Parts: sequence; C-alpha cells; structure tokens
Amino acid sequence: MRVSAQTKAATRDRILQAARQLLAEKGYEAMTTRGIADAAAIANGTLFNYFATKEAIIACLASEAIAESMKKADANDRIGESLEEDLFAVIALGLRNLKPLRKHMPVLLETCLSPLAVSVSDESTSLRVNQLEAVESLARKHGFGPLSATALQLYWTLYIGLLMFWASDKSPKQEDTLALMDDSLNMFVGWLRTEMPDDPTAIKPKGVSPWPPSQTS
Amino acid sequence: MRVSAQTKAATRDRILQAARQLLAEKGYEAMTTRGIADAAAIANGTLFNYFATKEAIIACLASEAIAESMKKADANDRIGESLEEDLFAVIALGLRNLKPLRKHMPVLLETCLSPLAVSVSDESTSLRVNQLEAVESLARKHGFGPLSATALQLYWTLYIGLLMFWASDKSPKQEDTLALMDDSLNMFVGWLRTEMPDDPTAIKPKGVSPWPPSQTS
DNA sequence: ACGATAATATGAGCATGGTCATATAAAGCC
DNA sequence: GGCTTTATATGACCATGCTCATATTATCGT
Repeated sequence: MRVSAQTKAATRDRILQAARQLLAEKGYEAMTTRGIADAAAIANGTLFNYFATKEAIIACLASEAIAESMKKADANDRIGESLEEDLFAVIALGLRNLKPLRKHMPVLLETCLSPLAVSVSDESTSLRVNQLEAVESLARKHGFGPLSATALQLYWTLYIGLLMFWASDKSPKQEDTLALMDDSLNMFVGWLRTEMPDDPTAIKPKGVSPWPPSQTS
Repeated sequence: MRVSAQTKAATRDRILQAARQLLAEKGYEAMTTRGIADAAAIANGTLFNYFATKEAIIACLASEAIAESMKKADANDRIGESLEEDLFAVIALGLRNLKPLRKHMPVLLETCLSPLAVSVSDESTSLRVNQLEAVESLARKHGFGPLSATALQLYWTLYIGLLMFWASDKSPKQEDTLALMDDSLNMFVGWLRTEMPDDPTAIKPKGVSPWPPSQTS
C-alpha cells in the first residue's frame, strides 16, 4: 500500500488538526490517541506511524507555533536600543503565537520543552537550538561577545520559567508575565554586562560603547 | 479491618523502601505500581490507599530528601560573608541529600517540582514554600528587605534549572553544576542588589553597609 | 493488463496506572 | 466469647498509550 507523499502530508495535517481541536476542547489527558485517530479518520495504530508518541504530537504543535514566531522575528531584523528590548520583542512575539496553547503549557513544558531535556523529540531540541541561536545573534548585534554555554543555559532556564509563569498567570491581560519578563531580562542582560568580554568584531550600535555596566534598564 | 497507626506507618515505610529500591534498580518507568505493591507485600489496590498516584510516591521520596537537608541547614545558622555564599551552601547541601535520586531528577522535576506547578501534591508545594522561606530569611540576615514575589519566582526558576542541569551533568564530580550554581547565584544576588530597597530592620553583618551595588562577586 | 513487491494501514492485544464494589478482620460492646 | 461496626485490604476491572503480526493496496516491471 504505497501512498503518495501528498496523501501522507495530508494525513499528517489531519492528525495535527484533530489534535489541536481535541486539545482545545478537552485538554491533554482527555485527548486520547484513539480520539485523535478517529477524528483524523485513521486507525489507532496508524497514528503511531506518523508520531512516535502522544507527546510528540503536542511537541509538534508547540514547535510549529514557536518556529512561526521565530520566522517572523527573523524577518524583522530591526535592532532596538538595548538587548533587553530586542529579547523582549522576540519573546513577546513567541507568546503571541503560543496563545492558543497557553492553557496547556504545563504539559508542553513537562513533555517537550524541559531544559537540557532528555531530548524526547528532534522537534524540541531543534526548537531550543534555534531559539538560542537567535539570542546569540541578537546579543552579538548589541556588542556582546559569543555567549558562554552557561549564559545560554541560564537564558533557557529563565525562558522556561517565564513560560511556566505565563501558563498560570491569572492577571487580566497576563501583564504580570510581561513584568516578570522585564525583570528576567534585566537580570540576565545585567549579568551578561558584568560577565561577557566585549566583542570587537560585533556591530556596535550608533558608535556608543555598548558595554558600560552602569545603567539598570 | 481496623489497623493500628503503627501498622499503617510500617506499611507506608515498606512502600517507600520498595519504591526507593525499585527506582534505583530499574528507573521510574520500569518501576510499576504492581512491582512496588508486591515488594511491599500488599495488593495493588492497597498501594493507592497510601499514595494517590505513582508520582506521589516519588514526590514523597524527593520531599523527604530535601526536607532532610533543610533541617540540617536550619541547625547550622552560621552567617557567611555574602548571601551568595550562604545560598550556595544551602543548595549544595540539598544536592548532597538528593544524590541517590540524581539520575531520576528529570522525572521528579516534571512530576512534582515544576515551578508554579499545578500543585500535584501537598508535599511538593510545602517543599517549595519551605525552601523559599529559607531563602527569604537568609536574604534578610544579609540586609535585604523582604523579597518580592518576582524575586522568589526568579529564584525558584533558577533553582529548578540548576537541578535540571545537575541531573544530566556529565562532568566527573558534577563540578559543572557548581560552576552554574555560582553564576546563577551571582546573577540573582547581583540583580537583587540593584532592585531591592535596603531593609533597616535587618541584621546587618559587621556594620558594613550591605547594599552598595558595586562589586561583582 | 497483470502479477510481484513492498510501503503503509489496521486493530487485536499488551502492560500500565488507577478505581471500586466487595471481602476481611480488628476494635468495641454486651 | 459472640456480635456489630467500620476502617482497611483486595483484586477484578477499566481506559489508555503503544506494539506488532497481518492485511491491504499503490506502484512498478513486464
């Protein structure tokens, strides 16, 4: 039973669509693989030809959402006044794209985004790598040298913590999350300024020395 | 079938012991509730009279380990030169007590320690609360005002990130974890110094003004 | 057109975590 | 000691995630 690549892609899409809907309707646990298979009009076993595990399915949903936002962020390569500002913009964009999945972030984080994770799926690792590359590139543009592994580790930890907070943020427009984001980034970039050596090859914005570790914001 | 409190406690202990052993032997997934029940010489259903879920069992193991270290930390109320130093000591002690569970930290973190979590069990929330109280108390002793909710949030995020890293730290004596811990704490306390107002009611060590936001370490 | 081939679909089946009606026996009362 | 009460133990049972031997059918060589 050979099936054209087109058909396969279509089936994959049906699965993802079904999963998206069921996740929204009933939540992660009540969304069963049998339910997804039924909604996608395939047998239960077939589902696992497309995705190795139930987790892989939602990992894919999350991955798509974040990848989407990274693409948009890449397109807009305007450089802001500070690294904080630019990171803020990128992350905020990511949150906007993840909005439909917000209520299910705990599961997503536990299953596929956990920092330095067991690397469940390729999706999730590439997701992390991409994001960190974007951060590094932004940092470079703001006159920082290459970020140490530790710096990236800390960034990712703070990012995950932020997503966690966002997931259960009860404030009306989730403005508490924005506040936490502000603090996280201030803390992170402030620390970077004290730790990272200046990178002479970097593009320094406006001729202003990018590394006097003085001001807070 | 009434059973004395003694017997119940003994059964509970047998369960925990069995779980500890099976976890060490076979890992979390291969440790089945039936296996635990058998090893504890009770029926499968009985297990769930003592622990609501499989997760609750390991949450209990982790909780005990950390609580143990908190007790030791409380006993030793010597104040060091800096807040970083004291936090370092507390966390290092915690890691020592968690050592037997190190290889299973990912599961533990996912299931019962996740930040701002769904609050699976009382064990885990009280665990977080206790730890944060200890941090706050230490901060006070070093001349910081009461920590904001954000500060505690950031601390917990960094702590979880550290445990994550530790879990998969491949360096011989996990010295990379200590390095990350150092950086995390420097970043955190450095940020605290720029953010927190001085607290005049706090015990200030050695009459030295505890809040000039200048030096790095 | 028509097998032969092999990629894909299928669903019975497995072990698991967890539930619940029922069985069991310890404690209290006479 | 026998009878009642009731907290606890029990294991058959359920739905679930996932596997795998088998069935199915699109494609290709002729």
